[in-house]
Amino acid sequence: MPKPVVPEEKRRRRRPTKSGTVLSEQLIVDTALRMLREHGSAGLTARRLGLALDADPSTLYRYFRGMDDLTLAIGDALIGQALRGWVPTGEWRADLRAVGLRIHAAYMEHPQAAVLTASRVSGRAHELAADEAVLDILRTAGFPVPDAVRVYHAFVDTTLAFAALDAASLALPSAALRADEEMWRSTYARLPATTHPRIAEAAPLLATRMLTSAYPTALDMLLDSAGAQLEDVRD
Amino acid sequence: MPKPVVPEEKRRRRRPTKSGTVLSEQLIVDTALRMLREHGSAGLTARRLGLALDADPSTLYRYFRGMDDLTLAIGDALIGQALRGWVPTGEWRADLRAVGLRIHAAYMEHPQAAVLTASRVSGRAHELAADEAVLDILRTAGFPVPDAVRVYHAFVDTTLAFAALDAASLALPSAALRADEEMWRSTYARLPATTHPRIAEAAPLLATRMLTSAYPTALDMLLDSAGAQLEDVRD
DNA sequence: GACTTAAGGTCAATGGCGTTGGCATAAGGA
DNA sequence: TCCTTATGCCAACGCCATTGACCTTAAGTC
Repeated sequence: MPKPVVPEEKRRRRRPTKSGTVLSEQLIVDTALRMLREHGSAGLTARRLGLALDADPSTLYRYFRGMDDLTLAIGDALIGQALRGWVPTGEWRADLRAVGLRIHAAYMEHPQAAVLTASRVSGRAHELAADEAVLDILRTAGFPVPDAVRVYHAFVDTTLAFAALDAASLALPSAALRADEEMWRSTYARLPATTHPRIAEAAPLLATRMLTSAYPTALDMLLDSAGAQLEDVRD
Repeated sequence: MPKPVVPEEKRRRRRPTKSGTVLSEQLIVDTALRMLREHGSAGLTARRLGLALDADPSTLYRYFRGMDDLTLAIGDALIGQALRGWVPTGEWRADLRAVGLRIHAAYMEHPQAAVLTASRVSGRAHELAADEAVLDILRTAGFPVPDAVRVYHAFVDTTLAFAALDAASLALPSAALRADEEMWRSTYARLPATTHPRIAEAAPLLATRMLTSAYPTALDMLLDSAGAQLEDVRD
């Protein structure tokens, strides 16, 4: 039987650790985010987190059921950060685009955290709020429920998928990242036209474009298609 | 100084292990794939792999520089499998769709392996062949080079991103997977309409749809947009 | 202010992990 | 048949997450 975790809002006794710091879910998540940035996506360990908090590693289990539970909390914090201060304009396409880019950008600011959380469903408050907002944009725009759900699904998963993919690149050890970038200038740019004619003719464009995220392009294409569907619905 | 790894083609002495099995790169990769399927994406460990091969874990370092090197070899095996036997029909949209679905499907057949390798760039033969094929489809369809590169970028990264995302879900420890799936039937389906009206009205549809991959939908929307662009070019 | 209670700390231990250096032995060329 | 060395094994190092037992002290009650 694992020890019960007291929910954050029920906590009363905030006993300081040996060294005087007072713990909280918020402080732990923030510290974890900082550690992920500093030590990489594999650098978040209970031992190191305890060290950074001046607390015993086992103390974390008073706040989270385990490292996985902590991971979900980190992900929800990222989503909350993404939409903090956002207000819809009422123009569905611009709003959807802004939400997507905001979420993607928030993950890019914490790529090491994004790698761990982008594919998880936490069901926590910020995640629910984001989903509600996206569905509301689509329904208000005039999409019937089934179409709204379909576009919502494609939109959300495209955004999260690109967040995970782009984060994985950014989170690579810098040596590996440079090696990947060099790939387009070395391997791809030097392929002979006899064996790989299409890559050869596109090499210069590839070398510049492949270093950036395809998410804005993919998002716009998705919104193009959604817009066309909305036209059909309105007829 | 790490011990040197003898390349596979230079191996001559195939000394059997204590129990008589004769090792090879191929055998190790195949065994690793089987272990990933059986024990999950976190279940591939040097110790277990050694156990499955009836060899000491340290023996693996005679074949790969480390576990990371082994995962790259596994990824290469996956890519080879994805394109084996594919032939284009000449109809650009159908061909692009087929390539995307094939790559996605290959990763889905080995989700635990995919999650380890989907976001790695190899620059190896099979990857180059796939890129050449996609560019060829687009150019032959009539896309000018810059447009072809843009659509190629969105197409390839969308496919890889969804492969990584969907594999990550499929590869979750079964307990976490069930928890994520249950989320749509429990948390989301029970949200009161007062606080989350849009989720509430969509809950039944969400509960069924969110358990499937959005990739086919997203892919079709991307191809819709590409098709519209092609119309513009032709005018 | 003193008493009680249990939340929230600490400590020590368990059984995993990747990786390495030293050593032994048999494969295969001479 | 003999030698060399590739390729296997072993033992050990320092990580890791997690748990159960224990202790301390903040908060609530009177």
